[in-house]
Amino acid sequence: MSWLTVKKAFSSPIDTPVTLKGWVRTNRESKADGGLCFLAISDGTCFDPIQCVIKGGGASAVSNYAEVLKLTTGCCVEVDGVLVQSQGKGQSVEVLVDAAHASAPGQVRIIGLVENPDTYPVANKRHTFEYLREQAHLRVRTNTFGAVARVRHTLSMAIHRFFHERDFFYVHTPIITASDCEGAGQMFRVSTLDMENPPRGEGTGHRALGTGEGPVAAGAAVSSTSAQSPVPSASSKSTPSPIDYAEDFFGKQAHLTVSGQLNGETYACALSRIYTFGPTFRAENSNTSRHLAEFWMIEPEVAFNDLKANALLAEDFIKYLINACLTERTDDMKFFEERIEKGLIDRLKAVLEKPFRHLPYTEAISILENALAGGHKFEYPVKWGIDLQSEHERYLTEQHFKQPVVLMNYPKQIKAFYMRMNPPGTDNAPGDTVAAMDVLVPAVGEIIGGSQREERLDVLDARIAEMKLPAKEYWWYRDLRRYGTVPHAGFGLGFERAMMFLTGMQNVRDVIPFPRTPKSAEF
RNA sequence: UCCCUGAUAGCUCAAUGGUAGAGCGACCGGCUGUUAACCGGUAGGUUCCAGGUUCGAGUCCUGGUCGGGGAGCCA
Repeated sequence: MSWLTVKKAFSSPIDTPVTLKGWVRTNRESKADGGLCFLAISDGTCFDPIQCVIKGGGASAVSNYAEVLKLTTGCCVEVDGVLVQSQGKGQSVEVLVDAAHASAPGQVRIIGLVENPDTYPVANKRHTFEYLREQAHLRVRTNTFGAVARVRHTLSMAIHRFFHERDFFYVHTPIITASDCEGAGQMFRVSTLDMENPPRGEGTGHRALGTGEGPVAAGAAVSSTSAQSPVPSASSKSTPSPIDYAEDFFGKQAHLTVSGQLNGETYACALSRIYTFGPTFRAENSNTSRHLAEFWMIEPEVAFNDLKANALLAEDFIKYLINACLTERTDDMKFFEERIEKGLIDRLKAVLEKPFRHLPYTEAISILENALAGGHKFEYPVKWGIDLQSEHERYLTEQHFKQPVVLMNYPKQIKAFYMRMNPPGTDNAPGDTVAAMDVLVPAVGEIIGGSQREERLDVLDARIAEMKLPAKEYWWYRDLRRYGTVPHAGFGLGFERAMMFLTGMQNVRDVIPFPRTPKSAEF
């Protein structure tokens, strides 16, 4: 008898002798036929467990039938049997485990018992997601988290396939960066220095602490903040002398990456089409259902693309991912539809049907102002030049358009230095705009942020100066504009946000195996 | 970080300042080709932590810790 996965067993012909290996989901006993035991077994290869019907009477009885009756949810077993048409309702095929079967004598080998069924954390009953987060090592044995894990895999594969099919190259951008210029928020320090007794002195690797600590303007923080130390500087009271980072592993300060974009741009400026797909780290004290300290991000970058092409790529991408999930994981998606979000599948199919709505920021402001005039209440003011609040984005994508919206051409003062300056008068905006875009989707909000990059050296330099960024740090980024510069564009897709969008799961901590959030890094 | 809210049985939740309860799960038994089963029974508690008020605190007060929702930041 050959070992088959449950998935494989479901697609094998009747009468196939099989060996199955997995974990018990449920165990039911019946007195019929001299004694029967229904063991539902899952090995995680597909949504449904397979039902094993174990004989307990006469010559057909498996030798350890008494022990089999005591198996509880979570026990690990191997079962020999034969695939048969089910006599019961609820499943079409099942595994008959009959010790007296001529060609496939049945047997149950007990591999691992659950030592105390009363305290088994994922007993066969309804659990809250909050509780299961505390049992992250076992929650993947549940329907929901098994489905999440399989969809997560499918989505990962689809992402690589999408880009590979379009001649993109997958680039491994660094996880550790000693670059101060990634500028996407607070970073985790990477250091081998003795934190309790660091070397001190005026080393060459020292960077003045506190530069730009308080961003000039709140709105500018998003784009202009250089790498800030999340570790409080010891500068407040009795500072002996600054820490000498020249002594540190890299000879200067280093952090975990907050974005692979700048590195990605260098490869796009040689390979034309590239993407990154890797972990990203933000040391921000964000406590929401949409933020993680460690998350995965996909960042394509394309030479010769403008903002419009960028937006179309993002749209193709999202639609491709929806198709992949719907066609490759019908079992799990059906579960999400039935138990997590009613209407999920229709919602996703609706996204496929029409082009995304492209909307200049300036026009979005008008729509929001009209809504205000029409009596709609917003907590935060609406005015050209402000960054849109969650409630504004939600109004646009959930109420006004009821579909994904690509917002474009934002005021330059609320966006990053590397975004391309638009010609004056673009969209009849009352101020300068840059070629930025955000893709907003119902329920999740911002799922993609991207832009056309500034390829003109003089304009880029002016922006760096204007935002008081350390120009020296950007020497290699500037080189791209000095040696064969090219218009290019790209975006970042938050992988976990895509997961939420595709599964209907409402908390980002439930779509990643082991979530890292402030005050939480168990497992 | 801010606002709101919560922490009691393995889980989800009750309990006027006065003997700690239910449902689910677990266990035992009955019934059944069972499958969100059903019927009967049993066990299961340092009420998050540290102080305080009180004759008496799960309950009131102070301070923590952690969870959840929302906001900001962003993906």
